[in-house]
Amino acid sequence: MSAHTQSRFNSTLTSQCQNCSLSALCLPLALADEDITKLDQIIERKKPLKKGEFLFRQGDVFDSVYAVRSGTLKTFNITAYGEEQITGFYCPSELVGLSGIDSNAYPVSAKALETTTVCEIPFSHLEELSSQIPSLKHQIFKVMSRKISDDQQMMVLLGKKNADEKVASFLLNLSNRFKKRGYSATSFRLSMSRGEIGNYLGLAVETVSRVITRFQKNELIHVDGKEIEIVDLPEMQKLVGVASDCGKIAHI
Amino acid sequence: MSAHTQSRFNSTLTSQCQNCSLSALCLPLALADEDITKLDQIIERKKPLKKGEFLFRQGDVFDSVYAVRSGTLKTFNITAYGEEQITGFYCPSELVGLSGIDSNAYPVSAKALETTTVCEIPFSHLEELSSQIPSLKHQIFKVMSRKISDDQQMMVLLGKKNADEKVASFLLNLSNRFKKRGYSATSFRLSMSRGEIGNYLGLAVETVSRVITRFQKNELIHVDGKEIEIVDLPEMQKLVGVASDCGKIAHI
DNA sequence: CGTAAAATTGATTGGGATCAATGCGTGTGG
DNA sequence: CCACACGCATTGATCCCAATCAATTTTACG
Repeated sequence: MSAHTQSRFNSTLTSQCQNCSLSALCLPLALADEDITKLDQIIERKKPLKKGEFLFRQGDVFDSVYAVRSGTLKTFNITAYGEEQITGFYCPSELVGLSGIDSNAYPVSAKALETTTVCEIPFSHLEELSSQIPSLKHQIFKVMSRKISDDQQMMVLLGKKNADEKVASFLLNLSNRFKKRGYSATSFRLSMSRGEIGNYLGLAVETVSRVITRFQKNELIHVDGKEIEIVDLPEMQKLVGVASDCGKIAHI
Repeated sequence: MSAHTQSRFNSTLTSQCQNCSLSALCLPLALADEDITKLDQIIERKKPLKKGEFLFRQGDVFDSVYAVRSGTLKTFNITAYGEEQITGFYCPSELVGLSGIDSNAYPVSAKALETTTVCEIPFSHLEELSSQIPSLKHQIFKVMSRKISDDQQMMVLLGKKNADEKVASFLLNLSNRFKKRGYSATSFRLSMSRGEIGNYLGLAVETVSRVITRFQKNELIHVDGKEIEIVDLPEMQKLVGVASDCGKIAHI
């Protein structure tokens, strides 16, 4: 194995994969201690990004994937006319940048929605290491495969769901992600604006606002600015998926 | 390397990766001959699927990815109420099944739109082999990465584009795929029905039909049932992407 | 052929976009 | 500390694109 990466930023940062609370999530491995150490050695902890700063830009040469440690990122395309199209939000433990492998350039930009820290994982090192640790390679396949099936769910949402279902799906999706990393599934803060939610879901800002207001009136959620509390989780879950189709489908 | 797979169906099928015209596409490798031979040995050529037959079903245990050799497949989800949601169409040289790695089960069903032949690539063998051939591993990463960025383009299409742009994007996407495998980019046959196109694009059948009719009237394409000829490729390309936003954006 | 599925075409409706105005919170400089 | 401005969010009014409903026509197939 090649030498310890000299340029690491974390001489003062104590964090390491061994004692990182996210390690079971970002690459959920059953690795031997020595393997974790190897993995740990290729990872660089970067200086925090402030709100609005870029992690990488569309077109940049691909060299690393990044695991979010704290904060939130969004990824987006810029169309030929400068319009922004958000393709994803990334919470702690989630990997961003995987779509850059194919073309050797990032096909999207990644920007911090709030102060955000990431672990940089140089891909060439990761790939090399994955040759030595078959379970690591399998995990990378799994993470990418998961991303593909998640994105396909998103395609279903965009193609088939109405505004209520889109917003409900979005909130429940966030809820599940917070829950998985040990936070409350019913009470959390939205780090993105209504405009960004609308952009992501294919809805106008006004529609997002109206749906959220209506959900609150119907006592499905409680909202205070960016703070969200899901009051009636079962009803929200019923709303997601096929709710609006029940009538149509029932008579088939 | 482990033994030659005994259960192969291709004792009578002459096709092998070495002389398969698609080999440069399905896993575009620069492999040494002996590596190609190894890859060839794990691949099983399956009996052709007839129209309407399943390659695998949503929920089946994941064991293989498949390269389409001839014909076309669609993948789709079935919602809780039995509604079908098409998530992709697969032409020759394309790999299907990659989304099953994560959960060890296929999250979608795959069905033949016409008589279709595939190469079955048992994933455990592929993974094992990829440990021995780093460039193979890299290619698998690339194929998955490509799928992720393609799906994200599809998300943009579904979320932001109007009916004209969706249909034009769809036709140009097919055009590019045919071109890549050496067929005409301007003249081809749609193996899917209007209904399936609409399902995939998040449009009603009637809308698909109307858009296609209008494109024909405007001499962008010529249509005869399932036969499509793209007459004005530049105009179609202009239509895709941001065409309808030009006015809105221009005055910013 | 004859029948069913697929495709087309027309009429009407409706969900969400757009336009417009106002409210709210936050940071900034006088 | 307040006044102001600016971005973000909400709310209302109107409009339009595509869905839906409905009726044929065309194609595929046993």
